[in-house]
Order: sequence, then C-alpha cells, then structure tokens
Amino acid sequence: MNQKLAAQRHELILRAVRTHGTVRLQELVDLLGASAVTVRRDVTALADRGLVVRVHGGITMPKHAEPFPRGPQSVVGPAPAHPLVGMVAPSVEYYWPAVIQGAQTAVAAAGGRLVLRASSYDAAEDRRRVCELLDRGVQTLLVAPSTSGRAGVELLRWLGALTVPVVLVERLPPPELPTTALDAAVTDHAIGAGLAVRHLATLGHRRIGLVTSRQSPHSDAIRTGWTTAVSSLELPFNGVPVLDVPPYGSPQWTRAVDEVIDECLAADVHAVLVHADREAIGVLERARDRGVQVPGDLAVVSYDDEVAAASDPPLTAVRPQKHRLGALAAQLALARLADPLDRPVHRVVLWPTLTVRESCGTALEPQKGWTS
Amino acid sequence: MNQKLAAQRHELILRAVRTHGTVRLQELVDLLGASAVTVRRDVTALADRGLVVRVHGGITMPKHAEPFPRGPQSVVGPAPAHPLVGMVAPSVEYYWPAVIQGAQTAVAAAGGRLVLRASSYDAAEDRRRVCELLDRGVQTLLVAPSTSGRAGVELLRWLGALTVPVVLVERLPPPELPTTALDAAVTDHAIGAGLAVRHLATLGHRRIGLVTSRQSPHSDAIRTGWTTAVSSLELPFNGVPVLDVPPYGSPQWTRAVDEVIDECLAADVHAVLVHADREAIGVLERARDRGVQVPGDLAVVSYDDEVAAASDPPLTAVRPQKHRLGALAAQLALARLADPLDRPVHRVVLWPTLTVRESCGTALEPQKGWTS
DNA sequence: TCGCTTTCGATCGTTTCCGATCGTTTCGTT
DNA sequence: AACGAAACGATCGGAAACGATCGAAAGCGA
Repeated sequence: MNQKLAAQRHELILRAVRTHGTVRLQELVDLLGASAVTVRRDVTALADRGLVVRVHGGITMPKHAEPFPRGPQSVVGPAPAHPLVGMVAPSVEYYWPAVIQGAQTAVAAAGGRLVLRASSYDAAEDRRRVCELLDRGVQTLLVAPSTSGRAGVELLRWLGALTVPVVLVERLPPPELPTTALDAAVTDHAIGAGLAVRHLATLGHRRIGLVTSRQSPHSDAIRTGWTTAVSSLELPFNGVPVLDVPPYGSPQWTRAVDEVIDECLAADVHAVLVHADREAIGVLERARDRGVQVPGDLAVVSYDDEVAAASDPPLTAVRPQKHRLGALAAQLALARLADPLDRPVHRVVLWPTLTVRESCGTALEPQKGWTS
Repeated sequence: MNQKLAAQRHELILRAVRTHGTVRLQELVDLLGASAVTVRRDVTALADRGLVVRVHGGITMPKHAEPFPRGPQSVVGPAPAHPLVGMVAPSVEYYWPAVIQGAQTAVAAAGGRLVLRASSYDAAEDRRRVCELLDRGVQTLLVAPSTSGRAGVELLRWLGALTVPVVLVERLPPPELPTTALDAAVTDHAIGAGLAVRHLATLGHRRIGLVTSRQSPHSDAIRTGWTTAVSSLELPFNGVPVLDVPPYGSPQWTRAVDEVIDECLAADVHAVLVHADREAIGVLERARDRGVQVPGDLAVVSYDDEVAAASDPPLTAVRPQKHRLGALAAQLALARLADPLDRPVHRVVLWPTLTVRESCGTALEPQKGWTS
C-alpha cells in the first residue's frame, strides 16, 4: 500500500498479534506493505520493550503465569544428579580466577562439574564460547558477557532467549532491555569506592584523589561511587585530580605515575584511591623511588584486593568478594535449574569489604585549619 | 490445517495434553497437520523443558512434584542447632502474612523457631518490638521498619548498630544512610508495575491510568515503575489520571472510586493499574453497580495478588513473591548468623510475576478447529 | 542549498526448520 | 519365545527465515 510511520506499523503489528495470538512474519509483510527486514526490525523493537515474544518465523503474545493456581508444577524431574555447569569469563588472569574458583567450589559441593571457557571482553567471542559450552551439553550457564555497544545488546538478547538457564556474573542487562529476565549476581563497586573514600575521610583527609585504569569495565562504577561519596561527605572537588592511567607495564606507565604523584602533591592531595592492585603497587614503587613517603605524604587505597597484602607497605584495599560471588552465581544457576518455571528473577548484590593495612596510616595528624 | 508455527504447535500440544491427560502421537499428527517426525521433535523439545513426559506412543502430563521440593542448600557453615529468629512485621493483615509464612517455613526447615511481633508502620513501635524480641533472646532479626522521616533514619541507624544480625525485609536503608551495612531482601515493585503496563499495552491500550492507595510504602515504587514503563513505551501521559484513593472502606471511599471511574472514562482511559487487591476489587464493585463493563469499558490490573483470584471477574494481578521473599530473608539471617564477620552485605531483589486472569479481556480465543 | 542523521530496502551468506527415508527398538499378540 | 506392526532415532536435502552489510531516500537544521 503506502508508506507508514514506524509507530503506525507497531500499532498494526500489535493489533495483529492481539487478534490472532500468533502471527507469521510473512503475514506482517503482506499486511504492512513493508519489506521483511523492516518488519523484523519493528518486531525486535517491540520484543525489546517486552510487548511481544519473537519465535522463529513470527511472533506470539508474551507468556505469563497460568491463571489457574495449579500446584507447583515446578520440578522437571528432580534437579539432575550431576549437573554440568558452563561458565564464560572474560579473562582468567585478572579478577576472575577467584570468581571461577568460587563457582567451582559451589558446583562441586552440589555434586556437579564446572566447565570453563575463557573469552576476552568481546561479544562475538563470548557468543562463540557459549555455543561451545552448549554443544558440550551444559545444563546451565554462568556468563560475564560484554554488554557494551550494539553487539552487547545483541548478545544479551540472545542469552535471554536461550533455553538453558543463564546467570549473569558481574553484569546486568543494559537499560535498553529492561525486561530481560535473567538472574544476576553483581558486586556494588560504587559502594566499594565509597568505603574507601569514607575510610580516608575518617583518617582526616578531605582532598581525596582517584586513579582509574583505562579499559576496565568497573571503572565507571568506581568513578560514580567516588563522586557520590565525595559529594555526600561534602568534600572538595576542585583541584582534586581524577586521572586515568595506561595499563601497568606499558611504555608510558612510569611517566603517567609520575604525573599522578606530581598532580596530587601539587594539589595538596595526600590520599588517593587507585583502581586495581597492580596500578596501586606501581604508585607505591614510584613513590618510594622518588622519596615520597607512604602513607606520610600520600595515603593509598587500592581497589581490588588481589595482591595488595604483599606490597610494601601493605596496601589498605577494597576487597570485592569474588569467591563468594562466584559461588552465589553458581547457586543461583543450580536453583534455577531445579525450578525453571515458577522461580522469579533473582538479582543479588554483594558489597565489597575494606581491608585496612598500612598504606593509609592509622593515625591522623592533627589537621591545621580544621574548620566547619 | 496448513503450516503452523512451532510455537503454535507447542501451544496446541500442551493444551491437548492438559485436557486429555495423555495423548497418542498419531492424534497429534492429525491435530497439527504436521508430519510425525516434526511432532516427535516438538514433543522432545517440550519434554526437555519438562512440560510433558514422553511415553512410548505418546505423551502424558508431568507428575506434580511434592509441594516443597527444595533441598537444603546454600547455607554454608555450621548454624546454631536451634536458632531463635525474631521478626517484626508492620502488619499481620495485609501483604505480610505470606511473607511471615515464608520466613516461618524457612526457619523451621533449618530447625529453628520464628518469633513474630506485629507493629504498625510506626518507628517508635518498631523499636519497642525489636527490644522485646531482644529481651526474648532472639539471635537474629528480620525487620520491616518504617524508614520515613527523621524517626525512620534514626531507627535504621539503631538497627545497623545492633549486635545481632538484622535483615531488612521489603525495605532498604534511606538514601541518607547509604552505607548502613544491613542485609536486605526486597521486591522490585517498579518492575512489577512495568509488567502490568506492558501487559495492558500488548492488549492494545495506550492510555493507561494509575490508582495508588495512600499511605502504602510501596506506592512510590509503583508510581515510578508506571512512569518509566509509560515513557519507555512512548505512551501518552497527558490527561491520563494518576490518582490516590483513601483506604478501602473509609467514608470517602465510594466517592473516590466514582471519581476514579469518571476521570478514566472522561479521559478516554480504558485501562488502569490499581495498587492493592482491596482497592481493585472496590473499583470492580463500583463499576458493576454503575453499569461500567469490566473489562469491556475498563480493564483493571491489580497490584498484589492476595485475593485477586476470587473477585468477579477474576483480576489479572501482579504477584509479588511474598512467600519466597520471607524464606529468602530468613535464609539470609541464618547464613549471617553462621558467619557474622566475613560475610559481605547481601542485597537480594526479587521480581514479581504477572498472573493473567479475566479483568483485562485477553479476548483472543486461540484457534479452534480441534476436537475436544 | 548543503550536510547530517534517521529510516527503509536490496542483497548475500548463514542458520534454522521441516519432511522423507531407512535401519533399529519397543510393544502386543500368538 | 517369536513374530509383525508401530514407534523411534539418525541422517540428508530443500526451503524458509535470519542477520549483516551496504546503499538509497527522506527528514531536519544551519
């Protein structure tokens, strides 16, 4: 017929699925006079908003709970005796080993087996790894996918449509997909950053800097946590350095750390939160080389307590509960496996803890000019 | 008939097996008009999901499992032999009985005992009840305190400083106390409201009203959920009534409901989300008295599926998982009791589910044409 | 009018679904 | 226990649907 606006097409699609219950995509093409790819686009848009459900070859109404309050039909046969659980972690070098061990422990405790595939912060590779695991025959999945960009949204959409239960680890569905009904276990890194800021504040610091490493998916949360804590404690922002540094060991590394130390001291900032142990240790090393006293001249809190205890001086560190998080995610998956239908979506948030060591100095020297 | 979508076939198969109890595969071939191998594939897929049970030559209903198939799980570490768990609920008439029962079953399953004290949405009384329970010797507490106002903040601060573990139920610390390190189990009422709005939208409504009851602590969350859903679905706001009504049965009740109905019909709004079953049932009654057809003239979704099934017509309702929530809170408390120090703060969020009944007029008779 | 963004459509390679065939297994009857 | 009929599982090929990419057309602001 003639050109229609997107909103009109959506309305017609909804009307059709409403009256027929299920509609074939080809029928929509005839009905709307638009091309198949356009109809597909419309349909995915509606599905993202939770108004229809995509099936191969067409769409149906969203399926909700049965009107008849029948007894828990739940158990699909008792939970398998030896469940095979798959896991896709974006890295096995940094942060994730502890999470993986936690999941491993929990799965083993339930008499099952965990099969791991490593990915590399890339949506396409994440998907390939998941496919491998499905071929391998896993009954449920723990995934920490890349959620950024269009590919990330696409991946989440795909994960949400799998037939095996999926639990997101340290990830939440992006805001474009508000109704993606996946269980998730995450750490509240913003709270963690807040813990560090508050600790430094109780030690008497008022000007507290922040150093994050580029390309970490948690940096954003840490930055917002730092910001809200600083503002809710009514600490000053202006002049306080907030810096990104390149990866530890890269060519520009030393220069970047020097810059951090210089900017802090120049801005009368004697306390910093540094994201990631490696980077914090690097700051410690460089400070020692240059004769900057830690914690005397500069108090340092590390975010992410991997090797912080072994530094010199030992680093006070925010400790995400990675082992517990992994175990929790595995428990969520196993529980969902035992009751895939009636069980509502679970979203669990763990707080990090703060481990106080020596890099902040226990005592606060009496501040001059302590006002208001 | 001719070609059907996979989802349609699955639906028909489920319907057939539900009405007949057991179906021969050949009957399904005739019913669906598909080849035997296709039917077999469908049946296999359904059996994998646990929806039917395969037998030679056909399928049967899955045998219903025992009501509480949950095994002991997730609680790590030795818990006290017979823990005494205290609980303070703000009401024992509305919403809370199911939560209390859930906590009761979980505590009993762990070999402990639950001691309940009822309060009444008042911070001072909440505190008195907690004190009574502490005198009674409880080892851990489930509390749903009043969090509003200065008294609420004060109460939360006090709860956070108690020596026994405290788990908040359906409450979070107020934003003034962002670091109050209490475990909590809450329902995401905003998501629940979104579910209702989306359901009405798929049924074709674009102007969707909202009726909340005053003085309910959940009303705010429901209102924001309604708002975000309406805006993310690009539904209209202007002219759509958003109303507060006095408690059901109060003197102004009838007048308020009349006003709701009048405003809706005057604004061309034929769908409303009503917070709380009682109020929704009141709307239904008044509509019937006045000759307003439900769902013909006005589709109603109730928030909070207590008695919604028994109304006339039965109400489609958003169902917070109260029983599970209570059980979850109790498990959190027991786990904290077993490991009071290292265990990080746990915040668990449950999504409600939507139970579709008749008050919205699903209206679509899905495909006749098969024998009964 | 130009340039930018958004929206829609055509094409192509890939995936998924469906049906036919064939050999094997299971059930009921003798 | 033996037999035949029905049901089952595996494999293959064709057809439809899907996703990705690119390009054209329309809307919008300067």
